Amino acid sequence: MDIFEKIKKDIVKQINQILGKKAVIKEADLVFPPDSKMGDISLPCFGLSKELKKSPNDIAQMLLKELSSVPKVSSVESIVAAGPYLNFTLNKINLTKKVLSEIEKKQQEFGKNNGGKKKRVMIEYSNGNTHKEYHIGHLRNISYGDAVNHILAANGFEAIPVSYINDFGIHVAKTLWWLYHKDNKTAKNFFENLKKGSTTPGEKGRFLGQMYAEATKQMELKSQAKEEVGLIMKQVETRKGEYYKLWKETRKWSIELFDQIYRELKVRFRETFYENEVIEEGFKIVADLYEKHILVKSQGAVIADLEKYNLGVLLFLRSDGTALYPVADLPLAMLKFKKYKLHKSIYVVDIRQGLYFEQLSKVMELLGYKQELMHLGYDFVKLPEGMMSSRTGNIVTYQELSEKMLTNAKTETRNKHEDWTENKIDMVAKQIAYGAMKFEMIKVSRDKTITFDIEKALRFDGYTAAYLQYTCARINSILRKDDVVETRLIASLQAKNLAEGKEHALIMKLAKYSLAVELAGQNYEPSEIAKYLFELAQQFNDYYHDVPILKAPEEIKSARLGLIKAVKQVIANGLVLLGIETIEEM
RNA sequence: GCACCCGUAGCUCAAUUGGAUAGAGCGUCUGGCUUCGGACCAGAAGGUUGUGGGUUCAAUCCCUGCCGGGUGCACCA
Repeated sequence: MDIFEKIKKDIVKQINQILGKKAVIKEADLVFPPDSKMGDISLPCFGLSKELKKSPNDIAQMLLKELSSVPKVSSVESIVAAGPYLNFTLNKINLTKKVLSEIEKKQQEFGKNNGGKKKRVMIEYSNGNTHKEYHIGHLRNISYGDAVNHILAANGFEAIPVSYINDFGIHVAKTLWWLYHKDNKTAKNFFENLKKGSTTPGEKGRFLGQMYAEATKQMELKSQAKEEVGLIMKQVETRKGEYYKLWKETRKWSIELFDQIYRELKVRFRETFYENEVIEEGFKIVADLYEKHILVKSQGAVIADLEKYNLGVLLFLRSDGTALYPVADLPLAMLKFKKYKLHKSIYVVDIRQGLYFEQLSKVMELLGYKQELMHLGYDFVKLPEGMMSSRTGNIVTYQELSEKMLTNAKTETRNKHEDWTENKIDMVAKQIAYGAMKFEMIKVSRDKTITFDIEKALRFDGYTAAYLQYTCARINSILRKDDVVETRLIASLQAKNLAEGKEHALIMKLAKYSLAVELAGQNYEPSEIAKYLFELAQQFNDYYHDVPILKAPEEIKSARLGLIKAVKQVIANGLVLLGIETIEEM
């Protein structure tokens, strides 16, 4: 229940009494004016115009007149008619009391709601491919997915974050093929060094990524490559032979790299599924469905014919009998429902796979599954030079970005704090760097392509995570300098001292936080939170420059300290939803 | 060819889901630390919202015709 709900109810009730039977308004008809000078809550009167057969302006005037003759709603201070709008200004002291006391009471719980009714929802994201590079496209996936996971939880769902790792597809065979290829000198050297034991997990994972990129290039040059890769794929699928052994070893390298990335980004999954663990079951299901004629043979391949649903055809097996990825996705989808009794199963995957998920979803439906399988698509990440492509080498890897970010954050931090230890600089720089990386991926709405400009991403001013973190650090700094803060009355009891225009605007903004959480949840849109936090921080910084806090008279100072503490709490709450850490000092 | 997405300030993005004067960041120009942290703040310049029509009291948003860009559609994941 948000702070405005009761106020809106009271206003609606009173207006409906005046309107009598002629017309009705709903709470949803009340909006927030674009400028706080106009008022706090507003009723546009256009909708009433038809029923009452009067101009919106006249209706606003009429309502204003009627309202002034009845007892005021206690939370409303004044009402004005501005053209076709009826604008309510809320009682500042009451609102301040209500908002601040709720933040003080709920703290990190402030802004959450129970809308999801504890329904169990699984959300799958960060689907890495072993034997391939982890690039900034994956970073968008994991940042977005993790934020949605937190946001769903804040909206009262039981969100279960899981990850699915493709460790068994044809891309694996390609990499393995090139690793042991006689022309591959880089790999030979790498294996030599490996024996000496000085290679880190990160290096191993990255090496595989490079090998995959080379493999796709080499395949075009070597005439027998396709056949050879096919044979390797078979060997791996039957789990025998030297390539199977190589697969087992190298798979570990990639997974260790993923774990390292998840640790850095502080992303935790309830469970990780692997393609190789569900594929056997998948083959059985495919055979079964083939017998039941749900799947059929066409041009040598095994497919689901979905033409009559306008969804084309979905390939399960290639002509040579090897698996395409629905073979693993189907049993996994079933396993999820069975094991976790889900209300809904969400997949955070690039928007380009929209058709594939519609097909998969249709097949599940044909098999009798009624629960929703939801594809949560987001648009891709490209570079200013154009699309990312491992073939042309036009790619920014996760590693490359995070290293540059860290270096940059360290330099900046060191410049500002010459007295800090290397340890402390390192810790703070990490919080800044990882926060910045996530924020860059989340601040744009999900249906927009991100044109990722690394030079711009490396800056820490403007609409960035650092701006939000800096705002918190600054508030902290003030709170630290106030030595008697513990003994002060809580701010909500001093509401009368927070009557400045900018203070009221800040209070209004704080009150709207829960609305941002709701909206972000409904639309699966973390950028709503990012946008809200930035606006709040902007408003605070403006206030901060305008109004003295520590130098204000004792009572006012006390109240203002309470206010900025609340601002800090709300920014921190929002950052948690985005998976970004707050920083005490930076 | 069929289907979906996008087009807003020089660049990157917003716009309370159809509402009040289309707003931010970056960049450019100007100003602000002997004053709570300058990773900050204030101000200025910058717009025929790709384009023609339609629906509506009201359109950046809905419908439609063009133009431009992107993506998906059978053995890639």
